[in-house]
Amino acid sequence: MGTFTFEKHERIKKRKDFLRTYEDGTRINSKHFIVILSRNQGGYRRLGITVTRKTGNAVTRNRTKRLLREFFRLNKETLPDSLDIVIIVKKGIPFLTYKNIYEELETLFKESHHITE
RNA sequence: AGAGCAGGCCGGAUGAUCGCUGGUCCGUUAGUGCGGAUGAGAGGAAAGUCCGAGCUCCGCAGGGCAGGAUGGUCGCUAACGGCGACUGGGGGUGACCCUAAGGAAAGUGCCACAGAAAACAUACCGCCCUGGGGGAUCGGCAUUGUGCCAUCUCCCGGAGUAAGGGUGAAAAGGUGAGGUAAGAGCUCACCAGUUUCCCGGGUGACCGGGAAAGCUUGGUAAACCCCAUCUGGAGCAAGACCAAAUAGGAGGACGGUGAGAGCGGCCCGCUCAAUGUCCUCGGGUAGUGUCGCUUGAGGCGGCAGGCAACUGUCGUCCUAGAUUAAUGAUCAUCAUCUUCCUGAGGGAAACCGCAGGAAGAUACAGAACUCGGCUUACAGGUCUGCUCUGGCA
RNA sequence: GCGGGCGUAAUUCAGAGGUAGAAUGUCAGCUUCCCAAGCUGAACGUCGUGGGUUCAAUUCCCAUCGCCCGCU
Repeated sequence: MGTFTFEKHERIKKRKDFLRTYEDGTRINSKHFIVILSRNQGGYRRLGITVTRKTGNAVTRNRTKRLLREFFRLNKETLPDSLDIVIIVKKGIPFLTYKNIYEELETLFKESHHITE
């Protein structure tokens, strides 16, 4: 298994899982995102992304999701095990590049370390 | 050279690294799965969901009314509200563009304000003729008073007329002549229109020519409506399938009734069927399960027919199938455009093209059952044909 | 994917072919020692955008933009 992969069992898919994360998780706000962190029993780090219609048109929504997945794929080793991460994209997001997202989320997760420990 | 019209095409490229979703093959495994190899992976609009179809279910998809849609003609098409060609009308110097373009002499409604009147002119002012009454005149005649006549004028009434009348978006054919008390298509000439008929051309819309009727009839149907044609409803969230265990259940047959349902607004027609008995089968709201799900009115090229839309035929190609929803990220090189700087050059100047460098930008937008159209969005590039204006030879 | 609805003053809504209105709010004046309340007056509008029908369109028709709601 490669280090920078993004497999199916690493995704949050079911509506139930999303709702449980909203209930139990810790919320962190940033300029463009709301990140919710929650412990799970699976032994995996899992990622779920929520992008509503208010964020933009289909191209903007797809691009935002791809960039967030890319960040998870390249940086998941630095995160703790058995963690569910849900990222909600706020509305009115501008056209972002990977660098913008990397910088924003990097500082966000550094600050969050003491919360999850 | 400038300005413009119509139509078509493209809509970033290459490489490296790290990933994502299917297909095929191989290995492994009881199987799920796991590993490896290989090849595939967004658009001209994939969008809006405005039309039309295929497909599926509603037993059948039947008739009539209602409702809805369309509206020049002929053709193309599986079909269409689409497309092509043509006709009429409007716009433009022109290339060309726009056009819901049937019926207002079937009926109903509406036409504010202004105006006599907005549609049955029974019509106000005015004009003309006339009956009755009053007043005036250095007026005329007769004359004691006064009366009669003429002219002007005021009031009340009758008849004729539609020439003229501030208006208004729109005013009851226009101009001229005759005619008359005054006038009027009342009559005539020319012009405009309407209806009917005839001849010629065209499949047809319609076009060209001629004759007759004084026929002159306001606008609005994207107001109701009439006429012609089409139209059952829902939609892949349609719909179908699935191992094991138990109850609720499901299906079939018989009997039974006409409430109720299919049925979407109504009627007809058709069908099912409450409850009961017997027999047979076992599964639902499961698992965000499998199928439907991508080969199709398919694309490309040649030839033939047709003005064209399009059709026929031959060859060739297979080209996304996700379901928290794949098709991406980073780096490098190049391409295109814009701005700025530098250099040599042309020019009186504005400026023009050439070479080099820097910075920035590269649109609109993401398949979700599939096609045919329409509409809308779009950085920039490119090709073809045509028109007008100016200059030079 | 499918279906339905709404855009009018700063706000909430009327108006359905003929000069665009109501309530609340805003501003000014009167009243009061001052404020509130009350009274009087004023300002406020591309009728979401573009085109068409009509003499005339917020209203009718077509296209388009934005917003809201419902259906596994």
